[in-house]
Amino acid sequence: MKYSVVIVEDHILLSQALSGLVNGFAKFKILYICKNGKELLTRFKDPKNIPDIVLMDINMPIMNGIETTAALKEQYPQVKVLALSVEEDENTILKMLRAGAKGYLLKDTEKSILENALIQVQETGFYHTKDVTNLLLGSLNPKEENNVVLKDREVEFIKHACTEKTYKEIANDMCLSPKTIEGYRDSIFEKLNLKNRTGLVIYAIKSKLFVP
Amino acid sequence: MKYSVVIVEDHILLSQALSGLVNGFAKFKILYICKNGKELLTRFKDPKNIPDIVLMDINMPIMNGIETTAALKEQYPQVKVLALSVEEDENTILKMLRAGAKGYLLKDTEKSILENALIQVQETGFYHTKDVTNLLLGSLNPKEENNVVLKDREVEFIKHACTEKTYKEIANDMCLSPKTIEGYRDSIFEKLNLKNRTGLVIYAIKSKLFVP
DNA sequence: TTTAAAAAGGGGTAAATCCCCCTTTTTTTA
DNA sequence: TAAAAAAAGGGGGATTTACCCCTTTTTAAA
Repeated sequence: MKYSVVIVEDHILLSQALSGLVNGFAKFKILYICKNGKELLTRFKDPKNIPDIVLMDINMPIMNGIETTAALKEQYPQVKVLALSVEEDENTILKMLRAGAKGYLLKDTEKSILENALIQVQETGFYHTKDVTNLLLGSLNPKEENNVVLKDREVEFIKHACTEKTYKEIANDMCLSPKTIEGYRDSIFEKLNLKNRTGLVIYAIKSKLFVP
Repeated sequence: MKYSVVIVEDHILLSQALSGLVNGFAKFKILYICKNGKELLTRFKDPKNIPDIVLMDINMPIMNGIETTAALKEQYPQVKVLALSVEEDENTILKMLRAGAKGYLLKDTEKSILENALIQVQETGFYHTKDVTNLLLGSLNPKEENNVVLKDREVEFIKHACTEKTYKEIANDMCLSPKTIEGYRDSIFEKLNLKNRTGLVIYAIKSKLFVP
């Protein structure tokens, strides 16, 4: 009996190609393919559709890999999630692992490594490369953390700040006084340790608050 | 006799998976896989390694799809290039087509469409979806074009401008007078129709001059 | 229900940015 | 080689931004 695998990935060509790859492995077969997390959760309502392993992309529209993994951990803890991504950003990897992923694979890997990872996840419950293990160790000592909490209003302001508008114009758009806006800016600068608006824009883009 | 296809793609998992897909098509077989354009050109030195079709990713390190396609058009015009990308940015598509690609496929497509595209490219010399055709038609009337040429010095300045440095500091780092830097800025603003540094940062990131 | 905190708004100032318009030197190119 | 274009440098002023420190109102918590 083969273990069942579901692929959640928005790029159809990749998911179909991956599907072929996995079906070629001795111990695994693809149950079905989803384009995003929402679709997956809908499918799961039928117990027949619950696989042993979910191969999950991180960047997806509608419901991304992190949210979806967290939801699975909550509702279907027996399902093992193997994250699959081009993303090598430390924070994203950590978020994914915290959300409950059992392993993290870069898309830039050999198919034999994928097979190995699937076997390990199924048999031992987790799979981690040396890199990710080091990352985990490094994250144990909390050091300087970005546990900064941005308020909704501030996040909205940041999005406006990523345009050519002046603060006055932003204030106008958000129906606030320019001075309030400057207050937002100042407190954000302080929280995030930024020097100026350029730094804010870079931060917003890095943290995906704003997509250029 | 099957037509030969070479895949140029930096994500190994995707290229291996694609490879399996294409080998499953009746009329095509994969000759080999490359991780970037440079590797491809090296391989081409042996005439045995020259395929009918190259399936080319656009975003690659070392030598990207556009440069590579241009080089192939120059040196091996008989090889047909089919571009493959997640990129849906109009300008990139146009650049790729101008460089000589015979078709443009999104990674977000069915495998049957890939097979179809390969067949059409091989038999008729090109494959274009309705979207791309419309884009081509649209680009005929030159309208407002971004044929702006940025000088080396200006590009270097832009990279510095994507940090928290002031212009004075940038001038210092580039061993130029602050006034020269302001001159760069002003001429860039004019050429690119920007209003302020924020706009410049967004432009730099969009056009990949700066990667956050 | 008092107390404390966020949230919203503000004043003043120094620095940075933007936007003109201008000269000298170097490099192209016709 | 003369003319033109590009690169480097600059002056002055208006605007915007950044950074203090301060008040009122609203919201949450003890």
